[in-house]
Amino acid sequence: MILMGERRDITGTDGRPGMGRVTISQVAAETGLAKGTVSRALNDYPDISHGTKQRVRAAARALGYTPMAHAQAIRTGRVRAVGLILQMEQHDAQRPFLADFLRGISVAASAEGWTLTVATAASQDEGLQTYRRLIADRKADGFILPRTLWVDPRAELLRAADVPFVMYGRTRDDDGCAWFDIRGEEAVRQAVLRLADLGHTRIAYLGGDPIYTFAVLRMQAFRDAMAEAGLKVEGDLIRDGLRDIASGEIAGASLLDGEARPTAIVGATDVLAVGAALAARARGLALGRDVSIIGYDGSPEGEMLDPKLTTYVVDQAAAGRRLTELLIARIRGEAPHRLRETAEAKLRIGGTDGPPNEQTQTLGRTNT
Amino acid sequence: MILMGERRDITGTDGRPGMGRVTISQVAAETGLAKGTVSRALNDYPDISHGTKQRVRAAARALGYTPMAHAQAIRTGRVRAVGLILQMEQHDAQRPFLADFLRGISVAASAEGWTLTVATAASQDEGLQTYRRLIADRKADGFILPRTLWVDPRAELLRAADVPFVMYGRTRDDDGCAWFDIRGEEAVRQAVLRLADLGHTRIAYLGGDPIYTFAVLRMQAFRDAMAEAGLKVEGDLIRDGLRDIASGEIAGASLLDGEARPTAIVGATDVLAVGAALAARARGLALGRDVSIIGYDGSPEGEMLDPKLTTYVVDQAAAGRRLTELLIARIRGEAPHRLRETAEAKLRIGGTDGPPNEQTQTLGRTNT
DNA sequence: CTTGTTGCCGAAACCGGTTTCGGAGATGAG
DNA sequence: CTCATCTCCGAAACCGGTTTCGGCAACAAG
Repeated sequence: MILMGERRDITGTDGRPGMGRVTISQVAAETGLAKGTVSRALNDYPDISHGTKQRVRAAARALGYTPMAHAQAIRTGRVRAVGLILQMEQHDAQRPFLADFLRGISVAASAEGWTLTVATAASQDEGLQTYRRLIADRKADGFILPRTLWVDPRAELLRAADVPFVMYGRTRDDDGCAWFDIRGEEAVRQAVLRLADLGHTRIAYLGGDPIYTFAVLRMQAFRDAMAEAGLKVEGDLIRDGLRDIASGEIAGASLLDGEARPTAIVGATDVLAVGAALAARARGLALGRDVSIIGYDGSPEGEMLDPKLTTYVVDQAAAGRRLTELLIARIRGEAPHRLRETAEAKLRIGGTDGPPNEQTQTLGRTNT
Repeated sequence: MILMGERRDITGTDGRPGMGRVTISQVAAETGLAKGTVSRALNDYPDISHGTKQRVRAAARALGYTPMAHAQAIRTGRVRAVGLILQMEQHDAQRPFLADFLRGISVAASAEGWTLTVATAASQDEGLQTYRRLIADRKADGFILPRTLWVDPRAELLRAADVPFVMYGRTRDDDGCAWFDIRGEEAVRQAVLRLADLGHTRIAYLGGDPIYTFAVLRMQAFRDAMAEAGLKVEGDLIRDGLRDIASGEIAGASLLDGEARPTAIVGATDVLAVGAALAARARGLALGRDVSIIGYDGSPEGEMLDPKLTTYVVDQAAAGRRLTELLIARIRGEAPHRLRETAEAKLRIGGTDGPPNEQTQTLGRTNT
């Protein structure tokens, strides 16, 4: 039985808003129920009989009814969208993973009928400004914070504004923070042990900028792992605060040109490792023989190296997916401290690591 | 003078929706005007006096009033968001540029107070499905279509649904389509002429998958440019339908191992050019001497090559920015055929091109 | 002094939903 | 048979805006 909506002709087929979209009133008319009843039925309120719910659901499906997200948002305050603000200052950083990461978020979001709102910012200040704008516009119900800082102003901001968020990475003060992270420190530890097992004793480390949590954790992990392997860490074999491939190359060069050259180098990230590899190659050193290099990330740059970079790859798509799931749970009211998880990076063996070459010391020096 | 809103206490400070947000009613109360009057004043209706408009604007700013986007959307049908759906099948493709591209879109969007809704899809079908979902949810007022196909079902879909869109790239049937594109065909032409000027006569071409418009245009441009340079195009020096770095490497290998080896190779994209470069290097051929290679895109992979790839770089951020401006204009009612533009790619000289090496033919053959 | 205009604003309807409130009818207990 | 409950739904208010409609002054024209 088809009853006409009270003013079906007005919203009809062409009044700009909606464009012939089927509204909840039409479902109400079709079923002969009141608008509010239909709404409660679709939202599974307990005061609607089972039979009615089924009838409503069937009619809604038959008519092709989809509630307009922003129409509900005005009352519920939820737009069913997760927010992501990318800060682009770290040039090389997340660039290669972005596609995978977005894919993961998108998949998890649409599985729940949510969408993803993305914005970018050139600086940290612009980033914070953008958070405020998106919150004010209510373009997202919560945020995923990529690339966590050890002291992170974004967390402060969102906590103060009482907006749900989940961090990709840990942070110093994680009170009230939900987070997900890859155990990069464990990967660094394994890298060191792996090199030690191969016979290396002089192992250098290229660290990231310590404003980032990952850099802090991995640096500590390197020191701990060296101790665990019974090796002494030489102060001059450690570099810190490196960001892009160029800085990795420079640091690598200074290590390789130094007095007591390392036989192996661990990079906190693939970019740094690749930089060091380029420096090694420029000095005529064979990767995996004269000098061993292990990275972390699993980036395409590492795969372009010849031989391929041995590295610990992180599944960015899975990370994005899980982060989104955690965020949605957070938005639905789950306590933040119950939403904290880590995952591991998996070793991908390339050709840049191997046993130390005894003759390297002299060979290299001659070449310089 | 501060008048209390009629029910300020209810929406007050903590009722979930809004969270103490300042509404238009509060601005109305503050100014002593009617709600509707304030709305018209802020939206610059002609029937509001200049003085009142100023007074309202001042009060709105003072109170920190920001209209809730989705509250307006329910009436206006506009959410002030541009949509972008990324299809991830083309693995290497847009990956490196994504960050720049997003940055461009984001900048242009937020300049107008708009935001960006992003989704991803694994296949074309999933992509179309996602368009339908975003349209149904009205999560975007219009879409940017990256990587245009020669025959593009997305355009059909959006045209049929009467949803505004702008294509990044041209297409066969651009009736009712707005678009922006980089003149890749002009870059290919210049690459050929540049190589011809250097003295090359046997120039090979690595083409992309002809389902994409860019591949069709550049292939034609290659043929035309060869004719313009007075060179004969040998059928067996042309490869087609290539997608990733591996296929470029295979195609490059087959060219270099072939009977009449080319002295120069033009790649439709950087990935293909880099693939060919790897094949050349594997054969002991010196890039820029034994074989010249020119790419197109300006991707980081090309810069990692040693020597760096000579290529035509496209400014993806600028493209994203312009596409967004065009889309917003389109949404605001501008006719699609008035929103069509191209820009040019700029040559970035690396070290992979140079005059042909006369001895290469024999040298290479010996090496094989 | 009327009679149109014109400028400017208030009131109310409306957009598409959600949520509250109350009441009709069925059911069970006394 | 009466009264209290419980089940289930309708009616209406509400969310935060936009847009239509009509009316009151002020002003110009007749």
